[in-house]
Amino acid sequence: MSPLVKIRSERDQMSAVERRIADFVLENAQLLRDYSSQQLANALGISQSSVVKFTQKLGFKGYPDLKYSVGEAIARADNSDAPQLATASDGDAGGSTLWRRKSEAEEATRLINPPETLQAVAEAIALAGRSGKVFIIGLGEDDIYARNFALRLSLLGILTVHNFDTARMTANISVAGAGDVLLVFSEHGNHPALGKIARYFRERRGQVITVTRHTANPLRTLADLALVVSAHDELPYIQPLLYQSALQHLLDGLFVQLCEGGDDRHAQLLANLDRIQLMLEP
Amino acid sequence: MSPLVKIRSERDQMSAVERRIADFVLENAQLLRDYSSQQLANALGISQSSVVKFTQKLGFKGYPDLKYSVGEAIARADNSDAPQLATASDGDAGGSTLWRRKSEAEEATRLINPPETLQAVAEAIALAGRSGKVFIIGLGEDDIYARNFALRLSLLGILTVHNFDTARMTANISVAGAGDVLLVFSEHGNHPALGKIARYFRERRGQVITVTRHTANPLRTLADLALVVSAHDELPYIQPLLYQSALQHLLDGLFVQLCEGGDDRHAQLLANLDRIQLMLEP
DNA sequence: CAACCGAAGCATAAATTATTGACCGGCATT
DNA sequence: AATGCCGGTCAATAATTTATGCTTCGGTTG
Repeated sequence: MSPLVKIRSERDQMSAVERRIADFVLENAQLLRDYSSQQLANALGISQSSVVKFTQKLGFKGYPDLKYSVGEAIARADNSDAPQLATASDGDAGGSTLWRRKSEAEEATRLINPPETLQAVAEAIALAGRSGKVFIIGLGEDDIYARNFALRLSLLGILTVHNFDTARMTANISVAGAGDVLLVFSEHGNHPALGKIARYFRERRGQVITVTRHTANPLRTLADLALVVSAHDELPYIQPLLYQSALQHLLDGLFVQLCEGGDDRHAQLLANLDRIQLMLEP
Repeated sequence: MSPLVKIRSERDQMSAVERRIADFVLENAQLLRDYSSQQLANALGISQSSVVKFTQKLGFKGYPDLKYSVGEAIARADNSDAPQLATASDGDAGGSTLWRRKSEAEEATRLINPPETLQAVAEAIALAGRSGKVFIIGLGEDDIYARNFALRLSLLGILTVHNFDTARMTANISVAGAGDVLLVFSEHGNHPALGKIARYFRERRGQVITVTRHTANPLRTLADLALVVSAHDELPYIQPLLYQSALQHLLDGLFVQLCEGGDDRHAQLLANLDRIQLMLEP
């Protein structure tokens, strides 16, 4: 039970001095943090031993114990009241706001991608990893995330072909077949060349997975499986940050799912991580 | 700020004994309630004074202050995590946990980089953007973020030279001079070639900014300004995700600061964004 | 190799907390 | 009304806990 509730409930059966202590604690609980039993006694003009006896009567081990408990109680209470206040009066200009916006974008993105889809994508990639190839492409800023994800898949022992120009990718794809997977990253999903590549890949009976904004876009209509990202902001220099965070988060989730998908991919990953560690820190 | 997050974030630059204290506190935070500094010391087989000094180094008034703060943190966590546990078990297995871990890493990273440093870095880059060049290098996975940041600086109209191999970068740097800035990305900060480049750059009177893990590492000692990243997880496939999230968050914050730094960089950015938009969606 | 720096422990001072015993006033019993 | 009991309070002090000064030791720098 909260120490404050307990104090209040017993207040009526207390002696005069005890009641004064009780009142002080109830009204200035937050000050208690910086008060020793002696200081509290001074503040009330009573003896320190009275304070200690007071705490013991209430069932606490002693003064520090009461103090600690009151601290917990305040923390619990502050926790449900203060956040609204804190976010409203956030002095810390951009940093914390940015953080909140990113969280929102990430959460929104998590919500619009059904677990089944994620599961299906993970399985498709895993399958391609066992018996085929994974092709990955992204242009411009999208390339950065394509590159990153490609690297991670490689670490899992999945054969990955990464390109950042359409010509090479077209050439590479000519060896694709059933059981292979193409991952296309395109924020707006309306780059004609990517559309052509996706179509070509489908003709060769490969599975197309797109990662785009959550809009109706040409690329997405070509997909066997479509992952989507949600991120919006009025400020033009903020929006890309949100998009990238949300995208990254989506990919992170996918990656974790792959890692935890059993198999011996886990072991493979560890081995690869170790090997890389050695390479980078000679 | 949560004392536990703070402890975790500084864990890396602690001595052996301090790290043992940190680990104990992180893992047995609830037990702390019944431990005096002496008991804690006994439990770890170290001296009581080490415990007290540990708390003071972290910025607490003393051991009781730490204890009280940890108590608050636990109370807060118990209060909002229990409800979250319910949401976590509604199907979305790993996603929500991952999200929380990422948030923690981002928060810890925000805490260990003083606003002054961030400000100074932003100004250094802005200055170099007006009258000099910004060199950026990162190897392996670090390259991904180096590349991303380089792209963003370009959008702001800042002349940026990005490389992902040491040979080219060395060559490029030979034209560097005072007023230029070198940004080095290196998670562990102990790649000899990067150290050489940084030293060489300093000789040419340029300003070196490093971005590394929050550890004592050779590269960091060469920096005029050092940004640091905190991210930890036992799972080897999670930790990189956290590192990258935290790093990205740090860079996002920096970028926003640059965007909001006045000047006409803002206008420049808008123009560039438009132009790129046209290029990518013909 | 000397000088230095920081980390850790020991011893001890300082502080905080808990207990003891004395005193006082109210109140019931004689 | 006197006596004895009892809860409450406090000052003094014991016990515990925390903080600090000093020393040593291992590693680093010049």
